[in-house]
Amino acid sequence: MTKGKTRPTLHDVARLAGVGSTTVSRVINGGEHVAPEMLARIQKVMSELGYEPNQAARSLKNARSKTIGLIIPSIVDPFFAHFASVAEQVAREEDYVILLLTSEDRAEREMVDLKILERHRVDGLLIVPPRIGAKGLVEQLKQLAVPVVAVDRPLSGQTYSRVLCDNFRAAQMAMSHLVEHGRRRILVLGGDPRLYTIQQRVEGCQSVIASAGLDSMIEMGAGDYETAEALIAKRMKQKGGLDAIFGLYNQSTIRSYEVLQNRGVPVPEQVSLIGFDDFALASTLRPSITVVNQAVAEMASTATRLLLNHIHGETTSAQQIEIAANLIVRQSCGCAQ
Amino acid sequence: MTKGKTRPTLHDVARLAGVGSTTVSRVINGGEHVAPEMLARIQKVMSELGYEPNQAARSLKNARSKTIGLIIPSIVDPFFAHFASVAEQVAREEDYVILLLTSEDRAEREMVDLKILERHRVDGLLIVPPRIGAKGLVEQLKQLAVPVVAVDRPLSGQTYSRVLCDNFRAAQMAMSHLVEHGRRRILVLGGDPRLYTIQQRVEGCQSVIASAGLDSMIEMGAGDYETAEALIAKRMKQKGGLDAIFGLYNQSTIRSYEVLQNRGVPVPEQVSLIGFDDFALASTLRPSITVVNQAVAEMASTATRLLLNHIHGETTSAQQIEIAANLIVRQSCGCAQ
DNA sequence: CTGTTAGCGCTTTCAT
DNA sequence: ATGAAAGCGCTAACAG
Repeated sequence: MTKGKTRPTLHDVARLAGVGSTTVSRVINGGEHVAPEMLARIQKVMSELGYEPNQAARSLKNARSKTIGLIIPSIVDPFFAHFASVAEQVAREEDYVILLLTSEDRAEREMVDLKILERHRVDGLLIVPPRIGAKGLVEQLKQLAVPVVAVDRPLSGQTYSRVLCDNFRAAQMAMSHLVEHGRRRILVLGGDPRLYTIQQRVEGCQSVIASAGLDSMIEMGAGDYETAEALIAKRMKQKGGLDAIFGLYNQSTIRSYEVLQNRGVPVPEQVSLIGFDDFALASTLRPSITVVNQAVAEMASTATRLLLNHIHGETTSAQQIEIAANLIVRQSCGCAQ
Repeated sequence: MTKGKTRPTLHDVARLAGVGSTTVSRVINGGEHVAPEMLARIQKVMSELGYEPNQAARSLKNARSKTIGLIIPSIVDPFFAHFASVAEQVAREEDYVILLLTSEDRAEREMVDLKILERHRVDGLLIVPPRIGAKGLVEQLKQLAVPVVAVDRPLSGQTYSRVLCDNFRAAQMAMSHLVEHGRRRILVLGGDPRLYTIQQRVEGCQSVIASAGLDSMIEMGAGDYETAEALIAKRMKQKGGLDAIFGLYNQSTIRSYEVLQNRGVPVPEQVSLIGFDDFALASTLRPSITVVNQAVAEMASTATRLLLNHIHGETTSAQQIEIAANLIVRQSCGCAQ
């Protein structure tokens, strides 16, 4: 393990260049008010020495760590992975680095995460809060004392900026689309009812159910095959049966798809299917799956830029931004054959 | 944006507790050699103040940032996402935090990434190197002067530890399995031939082809549908046709699956299919896909622990670890119906 | 345009 | 068992 001797410091550079440390400091901070030849000389010494400023020292002095914390439930979930990816790109444009912490949607974990970020004195925080009303969380956030942007799900109160998907409209969009296909027996399936996103989606569904005068068929929590199977079977046996399914999140969509396939139900001829959230193989499956697609990249860049603005003091009031979703029409809804 | 006043320092704690700063320092470092009552008193003050030590100051003093860098091609790729997830878990067990940087497999990006990590004085680095021979990279790594563990693909030379999948054997395993099913016209499909992993897999295939006396049918780069379609069509038209496909990476497996499906080729009756790397819907597709599964979690925890050992000076020589893959048997190979 | 100097918050001898 | 003081590498007045 290559153990270099101690790394060169700013003073080393100064000494070798025969100048004061202030001048070197000026150079690494943009080189204002430094004579051109001097600048060149110093830069030469810096690269010869392989000098890189010590961020710890700068943080201590500037009270800015050039890091932002990112707390997400899981990095394995494609939605959050995509989010993290874009956030990282945007952050690095301004020389910020991401401290990644996953919470697994567990409050205790999140508490620990926050302590860690506190110690590292992150300049700001992007967080996907677990539950809505998390009391202790907001407390601790206050203590963190840095700008915070809540993503995907809001934090209670209007203290913090939030960047959300317009789940309500997105759900309406999907339901309306099914209605336009003449579907009236639409099973809305799945999701953790404690999640804000799911609640919003359900409300969106209900609004369409009400205005179109449909029978309300909403079932929660169909993440595993057996549950989905049971729920779908139950509804199919009812009088009137079923002519469409709207999966409220990836897992329920995929499970529904499997169930329909295994029961030999022709999709979309007999039952239409639309899912919430795009996923890698949605276009590969036969029939391909029509989905409501959240603009993840836009959410991520918006949230990150907003956070950076807060950090720079350019935006001081809490913003509330909703990003619209769009429908990706494929075969399972009945549009194509 | 909750703007707290400046955060309490160790001195604040000391003053309020009426003790010297050394004692407080002892407390946050485990509380050795501190009288029990004193310890309790100080801890009380700390929690009242909401004190958290400033990592920047500690880094400066200890020459340890408690951060490790993670450079991966992309966090959106499920394989790397899973890797990052496990690495984060393991790192946090020892109070280390992950600085996440994505390289997109571009060498320039990687150079910049390294400079960033240098500034932040990471204590160690987990890296998935882009190309094998990357000259400048190794140079810069030397300058980083911290322990490095290469993952998934090796770095040239034996300076750095590496944790790899045993791609050679894994490929052999898949090929042998197909041979056991009586398949002899096996198309090996896809992948970037410049990648170490792909090269190893190809060699594994070749060894089985040679020992089993099969016709060699190896085609590179089938990440898009059209290419896969063309390559498969070509082989099917040849005399002898095709009785199996081994996809060397996710994309080529999925594309092959699509092509077979669209051409109405019965899988596995006429053509068997095995893929390299498991993926989310491999078990959902009909037929479900048999795959060679890399032990990502094991690779990640092994690599991270090894890195931590290097950091702690417990392991000083470069290790070379290969982790075995396993076959997940599903329907597409012909085992089940 | 350039240098001197005093800390930022913490750890660490070395005394006591 | 506890404290005083020096210094980690950098920046920001303030002089010159």
